[in-house]
Amino acid sequence: MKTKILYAEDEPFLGKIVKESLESRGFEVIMVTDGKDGLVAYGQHKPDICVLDVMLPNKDGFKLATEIRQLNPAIPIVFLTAKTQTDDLVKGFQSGGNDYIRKPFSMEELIIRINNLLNLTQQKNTNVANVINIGKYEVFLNKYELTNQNKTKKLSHREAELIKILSENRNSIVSRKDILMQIWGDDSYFNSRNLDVYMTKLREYFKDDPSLEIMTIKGVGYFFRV
Amino acid sequence: MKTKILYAEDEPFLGKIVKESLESRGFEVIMVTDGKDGLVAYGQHKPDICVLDVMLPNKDGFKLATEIRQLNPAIPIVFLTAKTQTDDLVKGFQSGGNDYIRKPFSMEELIIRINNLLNLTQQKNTNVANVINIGKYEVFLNKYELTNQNKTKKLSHREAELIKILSENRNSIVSRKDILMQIWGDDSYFNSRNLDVYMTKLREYFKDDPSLEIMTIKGVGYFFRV
DNA sequence: AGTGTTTAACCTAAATTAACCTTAAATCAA
DNA sequence: TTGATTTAAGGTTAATTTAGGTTAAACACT
Repeated sequence: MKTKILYAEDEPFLGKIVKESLESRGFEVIMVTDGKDGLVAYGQHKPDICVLDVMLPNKDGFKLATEIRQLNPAIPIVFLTAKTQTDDLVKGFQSGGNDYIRKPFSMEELIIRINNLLNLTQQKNTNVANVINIGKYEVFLNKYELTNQNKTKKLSHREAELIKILSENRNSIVSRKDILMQIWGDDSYFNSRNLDVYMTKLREYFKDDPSLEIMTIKGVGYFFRV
Repeated sequence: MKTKILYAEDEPFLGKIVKESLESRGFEVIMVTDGKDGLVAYGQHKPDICVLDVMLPNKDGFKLATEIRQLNPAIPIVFLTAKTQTDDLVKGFQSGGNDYIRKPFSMEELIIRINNLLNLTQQKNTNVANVINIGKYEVFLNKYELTNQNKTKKLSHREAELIKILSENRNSIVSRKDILMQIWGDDSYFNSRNLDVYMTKLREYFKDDPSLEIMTIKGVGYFFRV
C-alpha cells in the first residue's frame, strides 16, 4: 500500500513540481492550497505523514498542525518554512515526530526527511506491525514479504535480516563486518562471499526504484541510499 | 559502539532501576546524583545524550543543561520533571534537541524518547552538508557522485573523502599530513604516494573548470583555489 | 522435490605499489 | 648575487593486489 502524504502548499508552481516528484517516488499525494482545507482533507484521507507549508492562506501551518495532532498525536509532520521565519517559533515544533525544512529545499532532502520520520514512527510500532517502507517498496518482516505496488515477493530469512539491517542504517554506512557478525556471527571468508551473494539478490529486488541504491564502500561496508 | 547516556538522578532507588534498565537495553550509563558532578562527568565521558532530573542537589537540571550546552550546543537532553513543576519553565527548554518527561514515567517511554532524539540529531548531521558546490561542479557526498552540468561521474570512497577535505578547506592551506591522517590514518611513504595518485585523479576530474586549481605547496600541503 | 543456503569458479573495479618523471627549493660556484 | 647543480617532494602512469560481484552448482534441510 502506498504511503499517503498530505501536502499543504499555496504556491502553485512549486506545489505542482513537488507533488509530481513525490508521486514519481511512489507516494500518494493529497494536496491542499489553503489552511482551512487541510483539516478536512486529513479527515477524509487519513494520510501517513503531513508536509505543511507554514505560510498558508486562512490558517497557518502550525495552527493546522495543532488541530491535526488533536486527531492523531503521533502523526509525523514536516514543516516548510521560509528563510524569514523566526527560529523560536519553528523550534517549538521541532520535537518528537516533527521536522522542518527551510525553503528553498531540494527534493532529495524532503524525501530523506519524510522517509526518516516514517521510519521513526514505524520503529515505535516495531513489535506490532514490523513494516518497513523503502522507496516504493514495503517490507513485511513478520510475513517475510516484499511488496512493490502490485507484486509480492517472498523473502528468505537471510534476505529479510539483511534488508532489516540495511534499512535500519539507511543513508549511513554499515560496516561489512557488523553485517556479517549480526547475521552469521563470524566474518570468515565464506560468509563474506555469502554476503556478496545476498547483496546481489537485494540489488536485483530493488532495481525497479532508481531512487534506491546499495552502494559499496570498499574496505568499509555499505551505504543504503534511500 | 554503545551509546553513552549521562543520567543525573538523586533518588537512589529510582536511579538504580532506570540505570539497570537502560544498560539492559545496550546503553552505557554514567550516573551522577548531584548537579555539581554533572559537568565534570560530561567532560570526562562525552556522552551522546543526557537524561537529567530537574530537581537535583546543589545545581538543578536546567542550570546543568545550560552549562553542558556551552560545551556542546547540539547534544540532545531529556529532562525528568515532577508533576509539581510549572509548565512554563519546562516548555522554555522544550526545543531543539530537548525533550521532557513527567515523572512517573515508564521505561518504554524514556527509551522511545531517547531513541527519537538520537535519531533526529543523527539525521541532521547526515543531511546538512551532503551537497558541495565547487565551481561548475556539484558533489553529492551521499551518492558518491560528481556532476558537471550534463555528465555524472561516480566517485570512489577515497575520492569522495579527499574532495570533502579539500572543499572544507577551500581557499586555505591543508597540510599533507592532515589529509593522510584523516583518510589513511598514517602518513607512511606508501600512503603518501597513494595520495599523489588520487590528487592526479581529482585534477583530471576538475580540469574542465579553469577557475579551479589544486595547488601544491611543497613541503606543506595543498591549496584548493575555488 | 523444492526451498534456502553455502561453496566454488570466474570476473570487475578500487586501492595499493612501483617505476620513472617533473619541479621547487636548497646548495654551490663564479 | 646570480645562474647552474643537486636533492627531495611530489606527479604521472602502469602493474599488481585485493575486495567484492556474479553466476551457477552443490548441499542441506524439510
